[in-house]
Amino acid sequence: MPTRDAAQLGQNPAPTYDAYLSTCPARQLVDRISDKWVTLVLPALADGPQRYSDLARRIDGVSQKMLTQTLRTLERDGLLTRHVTPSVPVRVDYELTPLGLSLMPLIASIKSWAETHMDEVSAARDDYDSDSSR
Amino acid sequence: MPTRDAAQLGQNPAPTYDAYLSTCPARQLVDRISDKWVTLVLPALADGPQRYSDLARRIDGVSQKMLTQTLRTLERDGLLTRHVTPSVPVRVDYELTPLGLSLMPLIASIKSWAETHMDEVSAARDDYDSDSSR
DNA sequence: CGGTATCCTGGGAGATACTG
DNA sequence: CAGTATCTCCCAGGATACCG
Repeated sequence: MPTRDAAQLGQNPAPTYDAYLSTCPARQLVDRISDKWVTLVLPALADGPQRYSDLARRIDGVSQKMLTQTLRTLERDGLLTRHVTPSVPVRVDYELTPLGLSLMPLIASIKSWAETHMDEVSAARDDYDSDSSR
Repeated sequence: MPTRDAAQLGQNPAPTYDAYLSTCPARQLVDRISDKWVTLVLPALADGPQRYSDLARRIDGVSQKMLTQTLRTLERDGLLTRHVTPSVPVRVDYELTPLGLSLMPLIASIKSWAETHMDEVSAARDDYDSDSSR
């Protein structure tokens, strides 16, 4: 059967791609999405389309360059779309595609984990740093 | 310890930390774990303790420096432990802590997503690049 | 408003050599 | 085997200025 039965399972068997291999395209994709700004941009689009300025304001400290660059890359990879409203001044909205929507919750869980377990990580760092026998 | 009622829900309410804020410690933590090598190292430890050389072999293309650096950081953050067996030659095993074990599946899902959706991303890129009106 | 274009610098990261 | 130490280079990414 040529249909993908495995797709119904949460855990897919080894596909044609393997990120452990340095030459595999998936390795480069892992590199792209395992990115600080991606981890902030995707969850920021969870509640529907957002204007460029909204994203810039929400994601504190991001430079225009990095925000634009990140959005362009995500657009090229098919994770979000860019809608330009030719008003004056111009208005640009970004929205997750179905593909982006499939990745977003996974990324959001990482961000959420960081926020939830920050205290434990801090404690571990203090513990590590205070051990003189290291 | 204070009782965490919100912990039972999959979606926690805004905690004390907010990665959207550039000054928040969670922002820095997001930066640390949204990392190419972390995304490969954590899933590599999913099946129990692994030797340094096993990790190096499995994660194709990683340099000694980056592997060691990544492992040290993860150890300091309390995500894994380092066990030294003083044999000759020395043997070092790395193992996920409960904290690391709580993050690992989330990271593994990102890696898995990259492998599963590589074709769609490739198609999107071709589509984007072939659009001359861009 | 939502971008480019350009310059510039820190440090991320590979290569290499050495060691307990 | 599992690292550390050093050197070096490259480019990610911030700052700044300008534009449709």
